[in-house]
Amino acid sequence: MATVRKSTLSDVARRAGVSATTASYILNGRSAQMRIAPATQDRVLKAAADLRYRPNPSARSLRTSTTRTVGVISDLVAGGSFASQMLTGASAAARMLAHLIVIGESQGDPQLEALLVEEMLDRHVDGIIYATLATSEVSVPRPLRQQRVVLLNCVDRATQLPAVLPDEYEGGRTAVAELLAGEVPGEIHVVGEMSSEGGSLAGPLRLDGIRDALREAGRDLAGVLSCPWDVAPAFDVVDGFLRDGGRAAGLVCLNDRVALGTFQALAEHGLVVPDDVSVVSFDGSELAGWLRPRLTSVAIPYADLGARAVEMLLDTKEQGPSVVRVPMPVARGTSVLRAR
Amino acid sequence: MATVRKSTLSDVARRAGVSATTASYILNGRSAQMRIAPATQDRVLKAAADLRYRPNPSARSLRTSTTRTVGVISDLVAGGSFASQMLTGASAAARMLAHLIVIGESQGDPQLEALLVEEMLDRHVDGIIYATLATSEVSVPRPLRQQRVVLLNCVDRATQLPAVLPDEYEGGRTAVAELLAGEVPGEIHVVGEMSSEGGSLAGPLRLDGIRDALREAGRDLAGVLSCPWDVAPAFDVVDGFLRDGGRAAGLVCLNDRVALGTFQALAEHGLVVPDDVSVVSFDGSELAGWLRPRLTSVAIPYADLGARAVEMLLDTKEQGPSVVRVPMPVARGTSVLRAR
DNA sequence: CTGTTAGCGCATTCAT
DNA sequence: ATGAATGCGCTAACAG
Repeated sequence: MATVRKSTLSDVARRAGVSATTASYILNGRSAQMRIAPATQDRVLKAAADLRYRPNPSARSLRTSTTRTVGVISDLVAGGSFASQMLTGASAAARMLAHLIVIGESQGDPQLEALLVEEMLDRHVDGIIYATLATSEVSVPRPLRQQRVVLLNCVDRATQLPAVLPDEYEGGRTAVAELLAGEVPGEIHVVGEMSSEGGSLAGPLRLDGIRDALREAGRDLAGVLSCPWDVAPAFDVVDGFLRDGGRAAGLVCLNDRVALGTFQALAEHGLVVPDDVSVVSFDGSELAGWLRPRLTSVAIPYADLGARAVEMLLDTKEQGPSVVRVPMPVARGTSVLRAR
Repeated sequence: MATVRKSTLSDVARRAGVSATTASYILNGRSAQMRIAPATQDRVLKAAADLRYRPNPSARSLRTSTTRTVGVISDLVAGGSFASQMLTGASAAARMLAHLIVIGESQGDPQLEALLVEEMLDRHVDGIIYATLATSEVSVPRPLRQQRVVLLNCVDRATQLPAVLPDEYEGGRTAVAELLAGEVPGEIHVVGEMSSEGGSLAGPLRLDGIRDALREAGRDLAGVLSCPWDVAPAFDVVDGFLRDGGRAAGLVCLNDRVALGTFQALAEHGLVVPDDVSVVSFDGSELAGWLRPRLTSVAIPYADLGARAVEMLLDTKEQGPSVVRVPMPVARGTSVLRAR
């Protein structure tokens, strides 16, 4: 705990034989517009280096009421690598801009959320990223609306706040492109439901992309095996479909958990991926890489989303309300039958 | 951005007709030891409420050189719900103690790590949690050693810093208990290697627990199918084992990914879990819940680890170097053949 | 019991 | 081109 006494600005100034003012100007890169003598400048810089001078952030904040921190408030309940990846991206971007990230998890509790917002505002964070696990429509807490805010993975129709989201529509098209790059000599179905339960916006957009891309390729969507986006429901619906004599050459699963359930059902019926059925999916989670065969999945670019959000938030060019769509890259596996 | 002008301590004092000092004492709950008149107290409290007074953290920090923030530095590369859960726990605990969490990911890069430490120290965080993804032995960066630090999921032999870790040995025993609570009429093998590759300390401890518990039950460990802790290697080793005529009634997988590979190999050989083979595992990841049948897994209590670490860090009772072992709960599935 | 006074470290306006 | 003076909002000796 015996921290070495930190040297202050005036220590530096004294050592360089100048006033604190001058030192401050120089250390803040304002020497140019202040037209300070190069010699003075060097002396100050040297003194600062010798003393290992580090400005005191609290003092600076008190003066400037800016803290070089950005708050991230998210609803994400534990689990899923969402938080991890998103924070990785945000954290890296923040570092580049000399900021630190402070986090707050609302656990989906509006009251807790309000508290966290309050607390961050008290601490004068320079901006807040409001993130949700599932792409959804939200209503941001009142006090946030007056602040510098960027929504991540969600939109708020009412307030038109800037937001950054995955490009789900293009993602849908990408999934189809992956499928049709292979051999799919039969019907193509989607697995997963569209009902924007939980307010998810992703489903309909992905489906639009899928439909359009299919149509443009002169194919069409044979049907949708509707089920909640999870393993067991997907198993059930695909199992039922096959049991009823259903048959498909290509399956587009709306997320990787659905794909896992689908794999399980296909296996149960002795169907082999990709020889009998080609499968593509969305999420690009670790799971996709674990399956046998490895699953081709259109990934949610969490890290990119986090990074873009921070950049937008800190970008001083006061851009008005704007929605940025981040491309969804493909994590390519071997779950699509190769052409020829 | 039109933030309402925040009221200050002296605003409150003026409104209550007292000096800033008195207001400060009262607002900081020191009215008792200062023996301030109850009437005065009420007036001040009321004034503060009326004005929606919120202390300015920067000013307070400048004065007290304490920031009510704790830094979390971790090596975790994106992915895995480790970060997510750990931060959830840490964040919740921090909230209880009126602190906020600031994060820094070193991505395993020592240089970046040093920068992050530096930056957090500059900002006067009240303490730092140094976390690693894999339970391992580390060497904490020099500047940290003088600080208030708690290691999470790792130990540093050299410095004897306080640490919080999962109780891997008891976890091993728990895994066996789960297995033997069922019917396991044949050999029991472990799947996964012990080599502390990546410096992981978990393997040997789990194995010790497994061995001891087995011995006490009058059984013994038939062998270890050694492989890196991942899906494909596990598939390969179990597949090879079965192909060579190997046979087991119980398998203890050293993590859930190994268990997945094991499931895949068993399925390939027409073996059914749990009828033919009972499987238990470690990690308690989401994956365990997704498998069919659901996997019984001894969970790593990430959230608890995070919470305990924060509590230890902020606990003023200056406890010396100490290592806390957190119990590993069971996420019970149906991968063990039920007795009778 | 309460008020006066004095900084914490820094950025900045205004002189020079 | 540089310095003196001031105050950000708060806490804490030290008076009374």
